[in-house]
Amino acid sequence: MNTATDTTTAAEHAHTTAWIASVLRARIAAGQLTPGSKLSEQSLSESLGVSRNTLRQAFATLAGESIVTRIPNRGVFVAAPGVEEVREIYRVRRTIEPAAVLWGRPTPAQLDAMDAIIRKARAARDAGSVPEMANANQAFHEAVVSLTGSELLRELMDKVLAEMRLVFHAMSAAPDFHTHYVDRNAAVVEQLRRGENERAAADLRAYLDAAESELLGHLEGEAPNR
Amino acid sequence: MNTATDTTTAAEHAHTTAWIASVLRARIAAGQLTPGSKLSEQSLSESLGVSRNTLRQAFATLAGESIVTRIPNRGVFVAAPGVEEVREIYRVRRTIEPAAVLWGRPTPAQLDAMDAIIRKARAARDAGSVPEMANANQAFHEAVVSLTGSELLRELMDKVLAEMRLVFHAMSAAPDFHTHYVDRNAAVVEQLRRGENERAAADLRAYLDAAESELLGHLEGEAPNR
DNA sequence: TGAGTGAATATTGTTGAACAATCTGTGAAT
DNA sequence: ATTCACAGATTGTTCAACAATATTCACTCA
Repeated sequence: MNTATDTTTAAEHAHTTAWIASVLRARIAAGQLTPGSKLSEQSLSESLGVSRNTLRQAFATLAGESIVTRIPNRGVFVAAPGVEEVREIYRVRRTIEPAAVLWGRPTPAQLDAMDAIIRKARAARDAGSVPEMANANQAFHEAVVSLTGSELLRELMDKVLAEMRLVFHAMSAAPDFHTHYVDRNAAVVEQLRRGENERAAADLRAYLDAAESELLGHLEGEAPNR
Repeated sequence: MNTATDTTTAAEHAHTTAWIASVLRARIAAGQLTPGSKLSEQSLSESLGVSRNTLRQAFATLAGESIVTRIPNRGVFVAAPGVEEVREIYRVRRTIEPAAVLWGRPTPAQLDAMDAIIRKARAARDAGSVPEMANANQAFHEAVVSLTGSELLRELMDKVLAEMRLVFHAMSAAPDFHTHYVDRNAAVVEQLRRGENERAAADLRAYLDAAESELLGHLEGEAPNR
């Protein structure tokens, strides 16, 4: 049950290039390819059994998703988000997410889905499973953005959340970052159910501010440079 | 700038693929390549003087920007936004733009820049220059999104505005769509200057609703199918 | 010893040709 | 007229090569 970004999925050898792109995406998301590491065209094309040309095309796709950075004549590297990138991530989230809860009109089905996500998050917290909690948290924020009904905004949120995962992978020891926020997520849903959209938006903004500060604190302490 | 079709022996080694991508982008934006038209790999690679392989890579980039759609084994076509795409465009704008004015803290410089844009729009309207008005309108909404300080959101807005231009190109006779909205833009800036952010956000949302309705009306009347 | 220099090497960027897979359109047979 | 098959055209992918740029490393000279 991966919630990785799915584009044109399934269909095995439909397009080799899309297949390769998804393989690389999965490996990066799984932390198998650590941020900053170089992706050599020759070795990768050999190990994946594809031409250097199609691999290159897959690189173009991944670069468009900004989970890989391309330096001319130097090669492509797994994106290594730093302090500035984290700030940018939260600039986006602080704009989109509160707007979604402020002006969104949640259907009962959407509210129930969010409640289900909250339950899963609580179960993961009680079980002490950090990856499960990370997944649930990501699902929650995707559900929030889905309130806008916009596919483009959902894609942007996907991109941003993928970058978030890279940030966590870049930190040597990932703390239980999400523990504090499970209940705040639940509070937002409760306010939405009561129709207190303005309150929910304000709380969500404060919540995001706190999360950014905490994350930046960890990041500064762990890896000041690079 | 140059619209020369021949790249005989000039302009090499400046990242051919990016160059080709920008050339195609410019031609599409200029309406030289109309929405729905097919981009043949063979003829384009010949006329542009590049390999079919690098052209293909440029296609991957443009597809990532969704100004071109790729149909497997059929080819790539200039995106032809329809009714559903217009609705999606306004879902995005109705989320991002009001959020930017509601939670943004405009600097005096930003306000002055917006005033300058308004002046340009008024001059264009008085001169009856539709393209100038379109440019000014686009600049205004980019300035609005810039209030968030986010580069990613600005890029998304760019993408959306590029799609808007395709919509206009798809309409046989583009009416003076922007005429009505120059003063409403000015009103938003005025409210921002007075610190009435909530009012500005509400007005902007109503404004976007009206624009969407008008555009959809034109679109239904002009080209009902594909 | 250490810093600067320059050739040797490796990697990326681009090309052209080739072949497989798929789609399109035409014509023949029923 | 409908269906089927076959040839033609276009896209998807691979391979081998070369040009351009980066990196490495040995070497000279203070």
